Amino acid sequence: MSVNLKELSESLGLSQTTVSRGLNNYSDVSEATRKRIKDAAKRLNYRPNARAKGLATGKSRTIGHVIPSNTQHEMVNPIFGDFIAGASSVYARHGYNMLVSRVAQGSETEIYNDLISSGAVDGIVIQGPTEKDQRIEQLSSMGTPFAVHGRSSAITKPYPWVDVNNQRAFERATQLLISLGHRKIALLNGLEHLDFAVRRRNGFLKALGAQGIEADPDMLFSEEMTESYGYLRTKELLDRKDLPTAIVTSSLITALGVRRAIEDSGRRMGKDISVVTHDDMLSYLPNGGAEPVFTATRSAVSEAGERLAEMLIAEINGDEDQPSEVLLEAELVIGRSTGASET
Amino acid sequence: MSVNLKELSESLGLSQTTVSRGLNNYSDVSEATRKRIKDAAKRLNYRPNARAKGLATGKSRTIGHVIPSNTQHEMVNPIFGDFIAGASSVYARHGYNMLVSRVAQGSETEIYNDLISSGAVDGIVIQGPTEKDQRIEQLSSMGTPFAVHGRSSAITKPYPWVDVNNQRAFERATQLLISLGHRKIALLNGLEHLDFAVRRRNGFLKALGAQGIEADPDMLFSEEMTESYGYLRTKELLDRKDLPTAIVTSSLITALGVRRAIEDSGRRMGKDISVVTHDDMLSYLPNGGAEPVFTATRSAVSEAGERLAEMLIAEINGDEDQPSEVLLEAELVIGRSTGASET
DNA sequence: TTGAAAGCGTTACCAT
DNA sequence: ATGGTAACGCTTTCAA
Repeated sequence: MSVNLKELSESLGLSQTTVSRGLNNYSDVSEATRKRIKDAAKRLNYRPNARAKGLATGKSRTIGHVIPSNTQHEMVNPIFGDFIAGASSVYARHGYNMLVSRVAQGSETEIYNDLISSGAVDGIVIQGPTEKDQRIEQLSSMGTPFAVHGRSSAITKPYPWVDVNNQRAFERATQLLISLGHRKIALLNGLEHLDFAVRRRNGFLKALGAQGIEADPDMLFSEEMTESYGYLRTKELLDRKDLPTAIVTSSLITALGVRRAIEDSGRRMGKDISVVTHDDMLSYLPNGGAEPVFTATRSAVSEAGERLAEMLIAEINGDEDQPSEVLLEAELVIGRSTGASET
Repeated sequence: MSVNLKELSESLGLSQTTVSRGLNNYSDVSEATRKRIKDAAKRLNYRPNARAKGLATGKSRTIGHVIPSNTQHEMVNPIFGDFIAGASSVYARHGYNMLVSRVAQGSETEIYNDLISSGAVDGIVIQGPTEKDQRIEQLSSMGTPFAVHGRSSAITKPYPWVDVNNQRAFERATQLLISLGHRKIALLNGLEHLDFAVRRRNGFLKALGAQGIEADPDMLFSEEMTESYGYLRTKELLDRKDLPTAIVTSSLITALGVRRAIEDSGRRMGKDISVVTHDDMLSYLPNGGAEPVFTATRSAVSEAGERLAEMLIAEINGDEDQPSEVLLEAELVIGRSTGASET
């Protein structure tokens, strides 16, 4: 079904050396023979053995991604697929493969060591960094090329990252609610040991502070962003005497739970209570007084994946003049959507 | 940072052979030396080089997954992440890695050839099979271990698969609507060259047929399951004189578009019009006359990933007495959900 | 129970 | 411009 280098070179009456150089576009092989070689390779369905090549070159042409496994057994963060897809298309273009591992939270250190020491990967993508993420320091000290999706605020040494401007996104979402007259606003945030959640919270508080509104500590929540989280906390909020008029929430999934709770209570979302979510993926904007508006925006996440992949490959290849920090602005979709969301 | 076999064996005063056998639990090495070897390996952070090991054994201990890249630039199917996560945890347990490639639709044949011929993977997972999927025949004839997420109805030769009972799921969803008195029901199905969409359609039609209800061809749609698909088709349906009283739809994302269109029209979902979606991931059941109910069920998709991974690994290792066909029943959540969805 | 050496399929160095 | 040979790090015969 497929030949190896030895068989290919024998069939051509050339040495393995020459054939290898022909295939890899070395300058010191004549055009004529190169063509012969490439033609034969195609004809015989020659595919270089990836492992042998890796052994010889010391490179795997593979990038490792590690899925953060969440503690609840609910859905995996849906942005994961988009991010992977974006990164993967860039890898394909550069001849890289993507290796995905899933690991229980806590034993991450070990798997990075594994992947790198075994030579399985040339570089690593870190997802879901905490405020002061050990992995960044670990990989830095190991000298392994890596890049981070997100940032780790407490780490001062420079490192490559791609992030969405989460603070600004939540600031704008909150500003919107304030401009609609809301003063009692609840925040259903993600787990605040994760860096992005801290930034979102800061944006929320900044918007309130700018208008001299005091945040009510009893209206700030921080949990894993599941659907039931949105449901249960909202239910609880709506049972209070002093209930909020608006809720800012941290993910589509959670927002769906919020909506369910509001409807269960006999209220109408966007009328009795306003909800805004503005994460990497979606803007969900049922605004005060008006009908609810739901708008799916084209995913910024896959762009983040692409940018990160480009960056990491550049780093692996020692390309110096590449940006190593990229901040993407999340698009805020305001108002009623009238047609398809492609526009 | 990490040693290789040569260095490890030298530090022990043993041959590479003995050390290798000790590490791999061969019976012909004494317990005492095995312990010495393993201790030293741990102490020196020895990790066998994956590529060298692969070269020597002829196996990569890696499974290939190929992401079907959708034609629209909207969100990647959110079940993808869960499926990957489930499979990946099984791989980890068995010492396998997962290689993910993304490829444009159409050039799949080539990438399978690539992955296999280059020895990058020991087995392959096929996602999103069509009614008569070439890839199944291709891999069968190449003799490569593979397993399919979903089925390919038109292929008669046996092959290993894991699938959700899509026909039954849609049959039950439709039955539910009929039992609530609905007679004019629209179907927003996925692309019907994909096998699962055909099965869903069959289930829908079967439920109607059983009650002697004739399906209106003008109410059957088949497109890529995006949010805007749900929005645009629903908008169009609602503009008709003879509009449906209920809609069955094929994915959460599409259902969100449906909801948006209903709300945009000033109608209320679950009151003026009922909507049911019942895919692998979610049941979404705003039923006729009652308040809308949204319930996220724990993902069956990650279980599918696990089962498929187990199956494929068994196949690779030649374990005969394993089931090679698994049909999972999608859980239908009916009625009002009162609490968290973990239950 | 242990060790020497060949072999896996490439690339890279050094000749010619 | 082409070829011979060592080297990559491991497993696996075959001997001892």
